[in-house]
Amino acid sequence: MMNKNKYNPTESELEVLKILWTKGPSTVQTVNDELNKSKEVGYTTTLKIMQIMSDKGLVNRTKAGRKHIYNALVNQHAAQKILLEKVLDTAFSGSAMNLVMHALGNTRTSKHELNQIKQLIEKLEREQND
Amino acid sequence: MMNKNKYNPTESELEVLKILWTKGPSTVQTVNDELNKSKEVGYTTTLKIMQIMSDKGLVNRTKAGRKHIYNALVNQHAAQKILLEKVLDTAFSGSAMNLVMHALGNTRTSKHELNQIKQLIEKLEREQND
DNA sequence: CCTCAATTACGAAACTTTTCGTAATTAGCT
DNA sequence: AGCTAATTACGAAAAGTTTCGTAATTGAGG
Repeated sequence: MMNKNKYNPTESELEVLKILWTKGPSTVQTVNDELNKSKEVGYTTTLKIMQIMSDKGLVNRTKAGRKHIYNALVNQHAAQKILLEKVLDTAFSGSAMNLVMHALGNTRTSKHELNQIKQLIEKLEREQND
Repeated sequence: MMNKNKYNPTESELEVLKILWTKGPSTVQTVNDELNKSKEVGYTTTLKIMQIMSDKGLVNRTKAGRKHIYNALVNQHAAQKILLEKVLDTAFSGSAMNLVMHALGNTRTSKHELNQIKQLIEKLEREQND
């Protein structure tokens, strides 16, 4: 029931985190360039957001020459878990099955991947008895 | 890649939608009572949010006596799809498998449900060839 | 048809997020 | 050391969200 999660990254913050997760520690410049591949956003806007994230403890930064190198402090897996729980709770009324069915139904998933999921399911089935 | 989704319900709006989805067309009173089961929120606050949702076209309303009956205009399945896509894109880099593994790994899912998912997977496997 | 309790409308305050202009600082180069 | 381009800091405006007090409206019962 409760939803007392620590992180509540905003939309913009999540976009930045996503970039830091995939590209690793980066400068504002790098992040801004990456953001601009999908939408126009000013350098100082990105800078500000990353500074705020630093204040909030979502990232840390170290000086390297005149630049700052930003690093995600939020673990990607933890964030995935939290975001998933949120969607699960608000949109799918807590039904993981429902969510999984949706996810599989709406995206193309390769046979290999389907097989991996099936193996996980079989493992889960072996581990429980209800 | 693109993310040009029509709906961007806020946190509060999603909570209201969730209630309308499960309880069907409802008055502000009903929704507010329901909200207050999990958090304290004033009547006029709920009213205002629902009025804004009406302005945005997320719900419509019809007069019934002195009350208004609010009805979700956002289809639950459509919303689920959009929210899922968003999480999928931002947190799981688009990998449905990854998301599914997380979802199944972190929640308790009954054997019956696991079986249903397995059947879907087998159906999907039959339908494709890669 | 009058009253009153319930409901809705209005508006504004507090807060957060997003955006960016401009000033200050910094490191690299000559 | 001094200049310049890059970078960061500062601050504030604009937009959106959340909250709620108070006024206006409404319908049901007497």
